[in-house]
Amino acid sequence: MDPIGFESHDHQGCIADGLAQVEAYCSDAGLQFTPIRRRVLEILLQEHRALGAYDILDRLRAEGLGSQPPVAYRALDFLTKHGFCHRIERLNAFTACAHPGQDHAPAFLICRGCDAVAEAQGRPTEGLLGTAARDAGFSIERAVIEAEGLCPNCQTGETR
Amino acid sequence: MDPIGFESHDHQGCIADGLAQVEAYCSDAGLQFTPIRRRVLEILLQEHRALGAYDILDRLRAEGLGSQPPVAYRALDFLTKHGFCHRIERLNAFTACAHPGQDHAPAFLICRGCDAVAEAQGRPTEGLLGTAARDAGFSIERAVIEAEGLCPNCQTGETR
DNA sequence: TTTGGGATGTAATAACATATCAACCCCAAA
DNA sequence: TTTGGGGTTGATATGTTATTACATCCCAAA
Repeated sequence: MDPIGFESHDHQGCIADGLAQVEAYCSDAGLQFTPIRRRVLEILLQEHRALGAYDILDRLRAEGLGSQPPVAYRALDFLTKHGFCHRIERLNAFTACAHPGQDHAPAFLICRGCDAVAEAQGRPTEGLLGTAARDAGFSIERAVIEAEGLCPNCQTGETR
Repeated sequence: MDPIGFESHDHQGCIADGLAQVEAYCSDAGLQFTPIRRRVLEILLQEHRALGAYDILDRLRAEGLGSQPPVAYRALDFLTKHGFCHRIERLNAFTACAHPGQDHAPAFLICRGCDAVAEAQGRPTEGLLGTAARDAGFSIERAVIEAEGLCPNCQTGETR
């Protein structure tokens, strides 16, 4: 699985790997990787793009796995809290983590053409932001870094 | 007015200056700086922190300047579009611009203690994010950069 | 067997945002 | 002077995202 996610790849394998990694992690950490949580992660891995909570809820509902918003939000909270998926603030949506189990500070490249989301590494305390924060005496605890633009595929044949 | 906004400062002057700058800009550019738009900007400048659209709407309503959501959202759209205020994605809220009229790529430092927001300069195409984007063939058009943490005032006597 | 924590079921509501159409004002072209 | 268009505002309704609150279930430890 490539860290930058716009290339074509073995998607079935990528889904299976992602699930297996999280399963192993939960098993080690004594976390309950329940059917709902598993299915939500699987949906996110399958789509390989950011989905809204209600998109996910619609699918769960169709499968009889839950029909009310808290069902989706609880699963997403669990996945987010443990780093198995990330919330994309700009989109009010969620995407599967490309590096589950690793402690990391993600940054995102969001394609406005196809809604694909690639995950890159952030380093909030480096660079201009870190310098500005230090100058101001501000201590950064978390950073949202989300770039919007066009992925390679959508740049060719750009119409908008 | 300091670019990093946690220091105490001449707040009355900062409000007056902000309004005057935007007034002049609109006058030059042939934009209508109407009473509602002016008042919304003034509210944001007064608060010096991010406010939700409904917070602003409540105040407009109390003053008889409009009572329905579109009134607030239209004014905020106008201010945002012309760079007089910024939307903070992480908070679904808005804050007055610290550098109105200048073309800039803002980054924000958001204090979770007092909700103050300071504006720093972003450079999305530099640093790690830019490198990752170039490597992936991704063209960045806009970047959301929002750091959360504690401002100097809230670090002393931190309770949470 | 009871008790307590974590997970889920369900209803209701809060919070954030937009679509649509009518009314109004100003100004400039006919 | 009238007419028409652009831009702004008024108002109703609705769409979308997220949370609160409380009931229930299951399982394992005491």
